[in-house]
Amino acid sequence: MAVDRRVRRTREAIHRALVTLMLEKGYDAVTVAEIIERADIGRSTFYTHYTDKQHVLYTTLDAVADFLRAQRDASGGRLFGFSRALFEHVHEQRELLRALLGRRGGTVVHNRIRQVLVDLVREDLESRARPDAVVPIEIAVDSVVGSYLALLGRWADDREPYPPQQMDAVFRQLVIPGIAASLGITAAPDDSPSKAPKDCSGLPERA
Amino acid sequence: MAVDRRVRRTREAIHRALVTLMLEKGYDAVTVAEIIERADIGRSTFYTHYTDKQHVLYTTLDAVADFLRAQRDASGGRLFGFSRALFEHVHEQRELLRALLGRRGGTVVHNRIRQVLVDLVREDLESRARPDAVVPIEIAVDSVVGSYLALLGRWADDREPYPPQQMDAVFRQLVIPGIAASLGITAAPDDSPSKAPKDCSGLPERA
DNA sequence: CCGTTTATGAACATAGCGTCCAACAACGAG
DNA sequence: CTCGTTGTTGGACGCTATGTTCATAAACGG
Repeated sequence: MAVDRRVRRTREAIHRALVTLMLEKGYDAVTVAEIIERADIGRSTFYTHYTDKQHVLYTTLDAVADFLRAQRDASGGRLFGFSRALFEHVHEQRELLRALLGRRGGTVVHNRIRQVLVDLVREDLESRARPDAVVPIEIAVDSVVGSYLALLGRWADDREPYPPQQMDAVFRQLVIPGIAASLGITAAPDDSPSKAPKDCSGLPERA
Repeated sequence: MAVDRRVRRTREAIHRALVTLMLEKGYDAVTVAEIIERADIGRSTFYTHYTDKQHVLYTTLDAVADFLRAQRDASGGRLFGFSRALFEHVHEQRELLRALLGRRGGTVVHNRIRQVLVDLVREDLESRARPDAVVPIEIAVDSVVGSYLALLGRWADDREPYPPQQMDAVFRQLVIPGIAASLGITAAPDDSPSKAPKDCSGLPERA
């Protein structure tokens, strides 16, 4: 038997309220009172479902994390296989992910997302790095994720954003040479084992 | 005539209180009441000097920003000339900068520092990028700063950190190849116009 | 239809913020 | 040293937000 319809309705409403409010004022500035008002529910109702504003957020983020793991597993071992999928996902669910990844996100949000990405990237790199690598993997991972999050954040806030596969290409172009040089990995920026014949060279002309 | 001694004493105390508290609990968790208690001053005294917890923070950050600009100007045009100086500065003023750059920093802190670095890096890259660069400068800047901040943050929190020049070398190793490929810049990772004969190849063996 | 689960709203206790003010103390210029 | 100026103090106040509690009413679904 599925969850009580009232429960679903309530949680959905709270979830939506937080996301839209985050888009308007940023996570930190959102108050529980506002969430309640926007979701049009009673105060006590909120606290029977969640302990916190943060609790609501984490629930939302867990869903995103699951999605990313699934993408990683479905990307057939390509280096940074999550990347393009994530750019595309942001493109589709722009509203939600702009709230999470953009500048209005807040420390809690970013740290959590960072952690998810760090795990993904570490597994990616561990399986490829040469034993005589010049740079410790942990450090390389931080660098990659830092760069990725910066690109994603800017892109999420961008009003006339590049198409996802172009952002993915830019990311690879910027990051993979350094990783290759530092970890002794051979993969080229346009590394693509199975599909993607040539179109992923869709790099921008200029700014 | 200099500032009234009482004023100096008070501001100093507040400043120190915030930094030590940030190290203990992180910026977000610090309350004005705690600052007051730690600084051992009256509540109203705090508000005659600062409007906010954030106001105190910004004052501190402005000092750091000034330092970075000075370093940039003194680094004689080397690509990412601020980098080594900043790593070294963090090394010396570890306490202060760990509070600012480490994971306990908080969004406000990181955004402000990010802005400073973005300005520095943009100037660095603008003067070098080829007109036919494959990636827009703004995007490259974000990527570099994202990577740099990630390294700096991890390093600031690290208990047995690498020496500064080694971190600087790692950063260059990781970032410069991608930048070179994307912007058509010629500089090698160990780019060094004047000094630094060969010792900057001080890269780590392994993790 | 009826027992069970949710939703509700109002009341309450608590914490932090920022302001105000009148009394007091420290400063430093002359 | 004196005195006008400036800074400090602490406590009271109003406000916003948080999280809890409870009795009542409504919605659920088997």
